[in-house]
Amino acid sequence: MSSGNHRSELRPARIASESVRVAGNASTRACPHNAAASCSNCRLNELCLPIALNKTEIHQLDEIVQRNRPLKKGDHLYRQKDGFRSVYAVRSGSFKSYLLGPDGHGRVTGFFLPGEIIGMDGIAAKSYTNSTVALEHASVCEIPFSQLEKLSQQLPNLQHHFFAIMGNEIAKDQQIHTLLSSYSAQERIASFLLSLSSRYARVSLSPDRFLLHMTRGDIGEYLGLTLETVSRIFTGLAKMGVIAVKNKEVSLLDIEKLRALITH
Amino acid sequence: MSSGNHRSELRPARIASESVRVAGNASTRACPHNAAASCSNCRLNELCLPIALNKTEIHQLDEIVQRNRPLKKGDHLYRQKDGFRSVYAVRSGSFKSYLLGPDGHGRVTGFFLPGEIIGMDGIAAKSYTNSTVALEHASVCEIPFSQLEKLSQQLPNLQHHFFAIMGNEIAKDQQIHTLLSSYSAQERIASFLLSLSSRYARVSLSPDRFLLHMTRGDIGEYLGLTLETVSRIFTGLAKMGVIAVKNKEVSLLDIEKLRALITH
DNA sequence: GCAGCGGTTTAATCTAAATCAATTCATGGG
DNA sequence: CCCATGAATTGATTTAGATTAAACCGCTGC
Repeated sequence: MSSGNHRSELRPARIASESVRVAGNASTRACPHNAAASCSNCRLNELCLPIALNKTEIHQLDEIVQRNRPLKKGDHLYRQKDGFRSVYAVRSGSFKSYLLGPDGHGRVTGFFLPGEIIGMDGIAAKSYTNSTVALEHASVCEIPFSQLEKLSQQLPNLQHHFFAIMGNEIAKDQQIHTLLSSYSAQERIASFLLSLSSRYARVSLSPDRFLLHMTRGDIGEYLGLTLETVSRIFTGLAKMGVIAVKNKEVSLLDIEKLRALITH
Repeated sequence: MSSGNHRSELRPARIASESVRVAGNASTRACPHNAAASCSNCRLNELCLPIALNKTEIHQLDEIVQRNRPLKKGDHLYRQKDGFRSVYAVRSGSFKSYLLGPDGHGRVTGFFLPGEIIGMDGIAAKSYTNSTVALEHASVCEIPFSQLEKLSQQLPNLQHHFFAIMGNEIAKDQQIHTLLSSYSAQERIASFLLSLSSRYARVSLSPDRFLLHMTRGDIGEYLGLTLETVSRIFTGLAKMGVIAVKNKEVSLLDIEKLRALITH
């Protein structure tokens, strides 16, 4: 497996860069040293757990959140069968979740961007059902689940919001079920790109120009296609003029046309 | 917020002819529908919501559960875009959830058997993302979600258990993601039959002989196959001697061999 | 600077399952 | 009881995407 090992500091991506914003943010804010050491001044707080919480409540959440765990590309957040203890909020960078089949052939079950919650698959079985690995330099907030439960007992808003987050995950998984059971290869790729686009938009990153930190093979496993097909569809869409691809960087040149490709 | 059409209390599917007496004609068989007036003596209480609750707590849950809502085959529990108000526990019978694509081509997103919870996809958006219809005579317990939330505030066990139920749904959806993205047609059918088998076993029904209340087309939509392929695989498995199929009835003749077909 | 190696692209075949087509079967209403 | 209609089976053909193969980038580490 690609256990990343040390490599030289990965320069922040020029496109859709996290670090730039976070740094800028911190320097312009009152809180001097620990940039966003609290949920209150985290730029993701409008879409992460703190949403719908008031100042006092956010403070209580702050107490249980273990912040800023940095991961290098290839570092695992957890592995399949590890005991479930926490869910994680992505602060920066991106992750993929995957399973290893007995045949060694991996299967990607999800990608995670900043502001998204990882690890809810482990709640029921009390151990994670998949492994999750950083696709680039990344950091997370760890939220010990038992404490989240305790706090949810005290804060109805938090309980409500976490139910909503899980419900959203369920609804999203059903959309993917539909995609996998009835979309063509081109429709799958188009949907995938549009999904990334709106998720980047959600965290105020460019929705029409971003890096694919995962490989073509990862995308293929996620969408039920081979890496060759993914590559072919990319070049096909590029020839149609709806996207441009340069290595890991994608530009969505005509989002409307991209949407129109999904007849479903 | 679905556009302001008056909350159509679940109405019978228009395909179904006018409601012929609600209670009457099921009396030919011993009818499970009104067996238990309380969660305490419901035969499903070990796998439904009451699990992990004590007597007093179950009593409190009883107070909010609206029991014994009977549905005929083809009746809808709710429809896509209906305002979300409740989740439902299946008491008897079975259901399918589905979406209608713009092309009219339906897509089945799930099947539900007794003891299973329906409707969690609506929690986040506050409206259901799919429609759910009874596949046979069936009954459910309706659990108004706002009251479930309130009660979860008072009963940590209930909160914990509902988190677990949702987490389980997420984990199951990921398994299906894997199935759809990497299993062959035969492997999908084998998995599907084994899944039904263990879910029937869970509620003490025969795990090796049961009825498929859904059509071959439903199964196909759910598994990302055409109905012809579903039919062909059924006859193929029958010729191999691992199952026997007679119309809607399936017998699993060799569960081990069936498992072995799933090399993944 | 160069070698080595993932990762990617492109092209030529192959194949599993879709599509098209025709019967047969089952069920429920009149 | 029979007919109509939807569901299921079976077969012939087509096709989207897999597989196989080979060459090509673009890193990164030496």
